[in-house]
Amino acid sequence: MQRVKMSDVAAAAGVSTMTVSRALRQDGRIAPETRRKILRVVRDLGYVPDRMAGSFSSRRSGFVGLLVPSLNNTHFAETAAGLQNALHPAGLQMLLGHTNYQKLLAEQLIATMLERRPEAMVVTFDDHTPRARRLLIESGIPVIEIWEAPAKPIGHVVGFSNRRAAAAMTQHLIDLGRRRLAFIGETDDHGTRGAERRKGFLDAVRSAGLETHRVISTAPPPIGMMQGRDAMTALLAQHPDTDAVLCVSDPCAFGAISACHVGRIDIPGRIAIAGFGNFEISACSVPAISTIAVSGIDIGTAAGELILNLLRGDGAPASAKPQTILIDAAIEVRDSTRAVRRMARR
Amino acid sequence: MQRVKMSDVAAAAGVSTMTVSRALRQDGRIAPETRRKILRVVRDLGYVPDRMAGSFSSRRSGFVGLLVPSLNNTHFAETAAGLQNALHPAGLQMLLGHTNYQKLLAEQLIATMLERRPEAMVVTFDDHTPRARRLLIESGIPVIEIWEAPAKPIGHVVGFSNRRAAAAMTQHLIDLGRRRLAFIGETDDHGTRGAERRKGFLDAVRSAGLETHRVISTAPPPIGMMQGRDAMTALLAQHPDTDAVLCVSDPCAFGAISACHVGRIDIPGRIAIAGFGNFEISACSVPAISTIAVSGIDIGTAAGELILNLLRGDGAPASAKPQTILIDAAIEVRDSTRAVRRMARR
DNA sequence: CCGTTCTGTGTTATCGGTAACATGACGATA
DNA sequence: TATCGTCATGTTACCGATAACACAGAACGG
Repeated sequence: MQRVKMSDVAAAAGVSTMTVSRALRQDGRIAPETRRKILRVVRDLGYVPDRMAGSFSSRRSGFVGLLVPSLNNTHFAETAAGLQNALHPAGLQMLLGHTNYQKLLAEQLIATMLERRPEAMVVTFDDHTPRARRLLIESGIPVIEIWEAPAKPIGHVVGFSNRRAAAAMTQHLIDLGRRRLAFIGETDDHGTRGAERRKGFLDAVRSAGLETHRVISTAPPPIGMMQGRDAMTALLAQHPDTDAVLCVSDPCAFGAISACHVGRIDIPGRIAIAGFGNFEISACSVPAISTIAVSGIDIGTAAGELILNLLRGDGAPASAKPQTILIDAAIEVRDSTRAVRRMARR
Repeated sequence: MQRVKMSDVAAAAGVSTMTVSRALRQDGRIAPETRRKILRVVRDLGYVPDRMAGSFSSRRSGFVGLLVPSLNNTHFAETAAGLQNALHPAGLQMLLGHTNYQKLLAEQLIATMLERRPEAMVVTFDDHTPRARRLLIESGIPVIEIWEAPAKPIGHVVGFSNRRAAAAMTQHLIDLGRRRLAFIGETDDHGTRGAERRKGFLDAVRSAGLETHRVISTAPPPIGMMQGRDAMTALLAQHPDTDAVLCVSDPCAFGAISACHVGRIDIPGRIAIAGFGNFEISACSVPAISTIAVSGIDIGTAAGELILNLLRGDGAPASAKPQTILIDAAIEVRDSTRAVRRMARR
């Protein structure tokens, strides 16, 4: 099956390939009638342009790389969706990679993506390997870190301070009158968002002069509902007097709540539980889970729009001074941390 | 910033570009010493091959396209993960697109992807537009439909019968002694997996001679927990005597359960509830939700391996006769549909 | 010892578009 | 009418790699 190529279209339409090329890219400067004729031939022949060749020739790949730890996480799925939504109308395509939270795989994926000469790279904040960082910097394209506003960013940033957000939520628990606070998070999370959240928890607990030893690290990321449930069970065994828990994510918090259901522990009566991320489950759980609302869509969209701006202002986009776009991360108080009205047992 | 190209490496190593090309692709036939020297130069110069040019020249893009309705759905996220895991070691990259359940966007994305000359396309079963189908067929590359085994497949298939699976689960509810069965699903779902599941429900209900009017169609896909909750509330109002509900997905079933929690309705005592898909929530919910277990990872992996086989046996892969790989979809019985032991109220 | 095969490497010709410049026809202007 | 600018289109020269073939020297067999 021999593919139709542009020169076939040109021949059939009785014009040069250049005219076809221009007609297909609404490059102005084409007689309307010529364009119509060409488009008709394109349709009749079923011509599908070879973007590979086009990108090669124009030295514009039309790709943007996106690297996330996992797709099976609403946050990153939404980010990818938001990014695609922003890029697609501009004719840019997304190259997606997921690292499974493995730094070496991340490095490989970055290298592989760069071989496609993307016009920008979007990477989730993480403790990247030195080579990964070097590859990104030396690529000469805009690099955008997302989901955290790091102290030493590689380039541009679209994110927020996980640490401050977690501290604010912890303060909310303290304001509720709770004094024996716990944190449920991950092991092996150096340089990740989860670690920042734990730091934020400790910040708030320390500055309130409370105990800091109720920190459970349950498993390497990603941790989900089951890990949350197990961690809560462990927490109840080790520190039965705990009266509030901040979980590293909503699914984890939901698991913690379900452990409490099983153990017939009143929430928020005896223990207040908060999550992070405003996942669907947090609104639909009974009780509904207080959380930090961050929109993955917004992050993806903002990253996409930043890229479009950087590429439009074509004066050496890479050298444009790094921008930091802060995304809103607000506390959403729900029943799992409401001041107790009814049923203040024990 | 002038990018290092292969000829720079060749010059620095004192060989021809062809030798560099071969060295980088372990193409055999290179003196070990020459290869070492070249690899050293590559490292020193920070050379990143231009795969765009390479693909162009070799007429092998190294891409596989994947089209899913949504990423924010564990099933498809896992599928993408499984596919990437299978393809990455073989040097293939995934081009991902999500359609937001819009057929026209799907068509556009297919057209856009085909411009990159992917070596295979993986598309989620759906009621694709005629042009989309035509584009896929005329592309001349292997096309794999996933997540359903359709009556008239486009090409290869990696899936299962949603209809039969849903019928089996419905039969399970009937075997439990339930007689007033309801289904909660989507509107506007023509030609989708959700519609197949509803058909399966109706198949089983009809052949048991039971009533078929308790079918709630709540909203266009995707429906989630909130829609499940609302639909259950509506169902309880319209048909308060319902004694079993099959939901189109687990999140939907969880929402239904939470509506019952609020209404203090015993599950499974008064109403048995089943979901579909074995999402994380189904195992962690209280009560745990009976479901159909299908592994998105398996589907993605199987599709990836099928592609690798088709591409390896390079004897005109497209013309190889279409294969259908059936994926396991088994009933997983949990507490939400267990025979009632205690608390048989009313 | 010479023909043959094998190994490692080089040469040449693209792959299918697009950038940059060139060109001819035509209308406006002085 | 001569000059110029504009518009629509054509020509030429690549983009950076690889396929296909060519070729010299070493290894090998009889």
